Amino acid sequence: MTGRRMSESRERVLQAAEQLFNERGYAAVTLRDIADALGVRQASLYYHVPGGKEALFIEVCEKGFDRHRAGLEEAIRDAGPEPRAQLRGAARWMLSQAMPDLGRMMNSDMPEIAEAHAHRLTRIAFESLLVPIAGIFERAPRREAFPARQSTLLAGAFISVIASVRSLPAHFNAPPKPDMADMLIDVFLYGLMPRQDPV
Amino acid sequence: MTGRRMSESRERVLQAAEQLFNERGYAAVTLRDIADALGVRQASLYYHVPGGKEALFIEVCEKGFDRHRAGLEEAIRDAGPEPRAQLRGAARWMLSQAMPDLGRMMNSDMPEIAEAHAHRLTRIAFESLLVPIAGIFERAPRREAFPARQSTLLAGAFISVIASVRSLPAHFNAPPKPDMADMLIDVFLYGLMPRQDPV
DNA sequence: ATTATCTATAGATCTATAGATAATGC
DNA sequence: ATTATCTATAGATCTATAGATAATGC
Repeated sequence: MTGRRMSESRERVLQAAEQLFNERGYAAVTLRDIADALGVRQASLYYHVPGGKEALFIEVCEKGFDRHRAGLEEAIRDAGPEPRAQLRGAARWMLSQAMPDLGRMMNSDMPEIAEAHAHRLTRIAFESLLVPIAGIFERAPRREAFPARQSTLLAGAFISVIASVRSLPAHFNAPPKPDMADMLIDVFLYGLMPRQDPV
Repeated sequence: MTGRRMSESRERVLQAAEQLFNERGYAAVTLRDIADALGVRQASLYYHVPGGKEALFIEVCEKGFDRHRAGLEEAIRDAGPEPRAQLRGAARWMLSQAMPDLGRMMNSDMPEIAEAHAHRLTRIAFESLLVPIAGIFERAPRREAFPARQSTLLAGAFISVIASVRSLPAHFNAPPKPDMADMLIDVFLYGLMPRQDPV
């Protein structure tokens, strides 16, 4: 059934749409932008995606989140038991992929689509991105200073930080991104300050 | 001159625009949205902002960045010499304000406006948000493990983290935000892991 | 006279639909 | 016959302009 609907050209439409939606968000991307990226007329998209722009966006998001969940879980599993290695694996995955900007998605994209779909996508985003990464923090040893269950918040912060590694340097400076991610992971785990400084 | 152009109703237009642009971004906000928020007709906005949507956005961003620079510098100055207090002050300021999402602004909003303006706003964003916060990291003692000049990157990461404190919990869970910011600041400074773990 | 709104509308852009056309696979 | 495009266009929405209207301040 999935095989049935999925011609190669349809796949290309989804890929171009994913790239553009992830880059600029739902409202800023027109169907014409997607068609232009494919060298095709805007109306031709409707052959592959009869549901139109909103349905295209939703399908692209759902497939993307599924892929990210699988990719993150695999990257974390393959990294072994160390939290640092697991975070590095997760960061490598995120930097290798066209990732949605969670903040923009929640604040800008979700209000543009039907509420029921927005709720569902929000839930999937939570389960696909935040849950796997929160797991790393849950399994990691913690300094007693931190009250237990903040893993989801930590996961959100971590994802934001990696997203900033992706987007900010492009406009400001430009060292290699995996190195920056690794450094920020060490900040997360070991802190910036010298050891003798107690909290 | 500034006094001349600035009636109270014009100020209200700028405020409504700032709120909406910060919340949803340039493309997702229409002039009608802004007019509706003010209980006014869309065309009436042009009396106060003859330059139209793009000029309105640019003015709102410029004024916002000026205010943020002043607010951040004051918050940091008033916080005394401790990096932790300075970061908390900066976080308090950011959470008290309608702040632009830097990632969305760079990736979504900037491509929508004329290139010259985009470059200028990018520069102002850098100087108003990243520079003051990078200063905190520059003045803070550092573990020898971290190679010197990453202050700008750290500032970008910090801003993203505080932005995630603002936006993510609204859609997922909901402890008080200043507490979450304080906890994440301690993660930044002292790390999550127990002391005995060397980097 | 100036200030601050309004109505009406032109022009551009965007989503979506209808129907034609060409190529491919039986 | 099916697949994948195209042209043409309707309808909606959005930005922006023109000109009318009402209220306020001299």
